[in-house]
Amino acid sequence: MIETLLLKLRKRDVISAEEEQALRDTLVEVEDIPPRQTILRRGETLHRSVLLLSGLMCRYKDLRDGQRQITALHVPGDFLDLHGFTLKYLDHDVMSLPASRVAYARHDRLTQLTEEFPHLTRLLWFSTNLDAAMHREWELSLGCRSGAARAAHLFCEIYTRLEIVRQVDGYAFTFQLNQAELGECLGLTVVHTNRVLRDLREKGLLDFSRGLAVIHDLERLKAFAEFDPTYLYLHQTQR
Amino acid sequence: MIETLLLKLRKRDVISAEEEQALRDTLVEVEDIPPRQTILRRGETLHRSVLLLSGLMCRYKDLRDGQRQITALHVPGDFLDLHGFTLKYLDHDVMSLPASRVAYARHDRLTQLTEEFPHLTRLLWFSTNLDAAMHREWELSLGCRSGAARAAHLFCEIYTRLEIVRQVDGYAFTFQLNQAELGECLGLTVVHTNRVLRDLREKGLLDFSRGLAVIHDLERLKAFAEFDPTYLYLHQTQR
DNA sequence: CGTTATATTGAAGTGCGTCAAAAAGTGTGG
DNA sequence: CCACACTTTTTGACGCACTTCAATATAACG
Repeated sequence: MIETLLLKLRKRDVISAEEEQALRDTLVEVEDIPPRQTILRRGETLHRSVLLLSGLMCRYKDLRDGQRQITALHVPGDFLDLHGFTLKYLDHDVMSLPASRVAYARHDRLTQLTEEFPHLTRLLWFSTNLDAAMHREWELSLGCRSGAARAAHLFCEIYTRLEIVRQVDGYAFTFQLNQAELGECLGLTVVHTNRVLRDLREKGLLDFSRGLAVIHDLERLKAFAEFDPTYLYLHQTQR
Repeated sequence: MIETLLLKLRKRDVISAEEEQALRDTLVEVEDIPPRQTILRRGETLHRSVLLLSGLMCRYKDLRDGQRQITALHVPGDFLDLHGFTLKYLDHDVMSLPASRVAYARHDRLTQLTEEFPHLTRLLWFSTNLDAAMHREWELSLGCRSGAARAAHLFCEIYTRLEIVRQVDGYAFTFQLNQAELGECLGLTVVHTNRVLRDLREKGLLDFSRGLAVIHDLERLKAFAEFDPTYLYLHQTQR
């Protein structure tokens, strides 16, 4: 059940059998979430954190006029709100994109983990720091990259993250959000998102349509996006 | 010496005498940093984390053409790279803006803290999650807010953060970066940053010149920026 | 007092937004 | 299998926030 989480963590550090069992004992309750459903709202008091098992989910913030910024995308194996364990409430909402499946970890149980498993605690802490590193890369994209480069960069990131949890098929992967939602990740309107996707297609880099992405030239896509995966911390280290 | 750190943490939770002493014993070595000096570079292996005692520092990422995005600003009491404790190296550089003073916490000592002080560990974890919350708000700014609203929002944030560590004088505070660097926070060119500052001045909201910010109408500034401090987690809670 | 960094303004260009409409795809019931 | 409604994608025309380039003014500094 938590195999994707283990794949993600073991890509970065060694997890002992006891730690694995502690995680398994923590993530017991499972739930299915219908598409486009906001499951957590900013300000709500939290008593558990949510692990994504399958599907695709996002965190977003919005302004009064309805403009919305998706601040993070989550693939299977990601916690959606592990930061909520120490923050106690969120500063953003959390929403499903396609139908998704999640598992819950109660905060009292996580507190217990921090008392009994310091190394596992550091690894969970690492996982929230990895989220922050992705936020920083998105800040760089939003602040400095062109719309097309921003889109290209996002596809590189998602491809890399999905590969870790074995959710890619060669250079193709399902990525079930529409162009409006993709635009909300990129800080672009739907109209411009559509033009940017046409650009990437015409450049022979990438095809994205109706929830399926196919990368045609990964090296050129990476070069165009200036994608450098340093920020994804893909090497195994003792933490 | 670590008074600003204690002010910042005690704003969010209770710290016991033992925890305070453990922190004091951790942060011993102090160093002065000259202005505009990059003290940490991406990819370098880290063995200690850096606490800002006085001054102003930033983290930044850049693209090949030299375009730079400042992804975070740090005021006294902030760790510049506590996330580096679990990440082991950084995905960004860290630089001083004016001359600043820092203190160091060795990672082996931090590891020891995680073994002996679970609650303090959760509080340090919280502190990195707070950084991530600020990243998210900056993503919202960069993706959705106009240049002027972005600038206004940043001044609200810095004012609020400086107030916690008692570094404001009424509605005035020193904020020692130039317009080029401010632009690098906002994803704007120097030229446009200058125009945006003139706008805010002419609207009677704020005056910023040569490292000194004076807010003329905080309520209207907040309204204009849609500043909602939820993301700064200003309430004391048991973590 | 000269030299350099920083701030300011003007004019012109562009990437992306806005508005509007059409085309294509998807789902449902008959 | 088609009819219909609805969502999503795509295209066109036009406008604007911000950039670029260039020059000048002002402050900071040894």
